[in-house]
Amino acid sequence: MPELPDVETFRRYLGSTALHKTVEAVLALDEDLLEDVDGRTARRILTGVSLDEARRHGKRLFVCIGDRGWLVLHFGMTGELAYYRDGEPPAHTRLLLAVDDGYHLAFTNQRKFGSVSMADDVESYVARHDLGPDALEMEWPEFREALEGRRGAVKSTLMDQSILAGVGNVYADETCFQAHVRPDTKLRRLDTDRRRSVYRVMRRVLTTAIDRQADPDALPRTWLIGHRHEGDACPRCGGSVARTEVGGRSTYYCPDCQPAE
DNA sequence: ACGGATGTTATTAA
DNA sequence: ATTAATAACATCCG
Repeated sequence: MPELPDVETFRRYLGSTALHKTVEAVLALDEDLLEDVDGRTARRILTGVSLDEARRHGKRLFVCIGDRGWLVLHFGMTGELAYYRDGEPPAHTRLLLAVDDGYHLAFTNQRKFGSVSMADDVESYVARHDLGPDALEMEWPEFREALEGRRGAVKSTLMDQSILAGVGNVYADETCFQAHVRPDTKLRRLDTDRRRSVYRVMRRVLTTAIDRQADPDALPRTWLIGHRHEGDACPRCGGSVARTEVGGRSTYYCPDCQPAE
C-alpha cells in the first residue's frame, strides 16, 4: 500500500494529530525494524522530544525532533500510522510513542519490511539510501534528463527509487494505464512526446490520489486501481485486464488501451 | 495448502 | 563502469 500518495496521507495525518506534541515515553520499539541506531539509543533520543515538523521524500516520512535530528519512518509494504487515546495498541505495532495530550502514536508494520531510523538531516538520509528526487518535486526537464539513456521497461524505470522516489508497483501500473503505454515498453521506444505524456499523467495520478487520501474506494472509477485481477473488465473500454510480470512484479494492464509498441 | 503480496537491497548478469 | 534482472527478506491472507 504505502507509495507516495499513501505516505503523503500519513504525513498529513501526523500533522493533524501528534505533530507539535511532546513524546513522554517510548512504550514499544521493535528492534528488528531499527536501522542506524540501537534500541537503547533510540529510546533515549526519542524520549522527551517534541515532534516539530513532518516531511516526506518518496515513500519515507521524516519527523523533525528538534536538535536531535529526524525520526525516519519507512512503511514497507504494510506500514500504517494510528493515533488513539485508549485501549490496546493496534496489531503489529513496532513503535509506540506516548505524547503529552494522553494519546498514543503507533507505527505498525505487519510484515516487517518497513524500518525506523534516525538521521541528522533529510538530505544525508536521502543520499545514504541513494534516493532520487521526489516524484512530485521533479519538473519536466529534470524528469526527461533522469530518463535519458535508460534502456529498461518504462514501468521499472518509474519504480526505480534511485531515479525518482515515490512511485511503486500500483501507481506505476496506473500511470502506464492512463498514459496508454504498456508497462513493459522499453524506454528507448518512447519519444519525447510520449515521455512527457507519462510525466504529466504520473503527476496527475499522484496528486489526484493524494486529494482522495489514497483511499482506493475514493479513487476515480475510471482508474485501473480496483481492477487489478486478470480478466477484470477494463474500466475504460470494457475489455479484459491482463496480468504479466515486469521486473519481477505483478503487472496489470489493458491490452486494448495500452497497445504494444 | 500453497501462491502471492503494494517494499528495499544485495548479488549476479549483461 | 553502468544498467538491468533476480533472489531474498518476514508474515499474513485468500
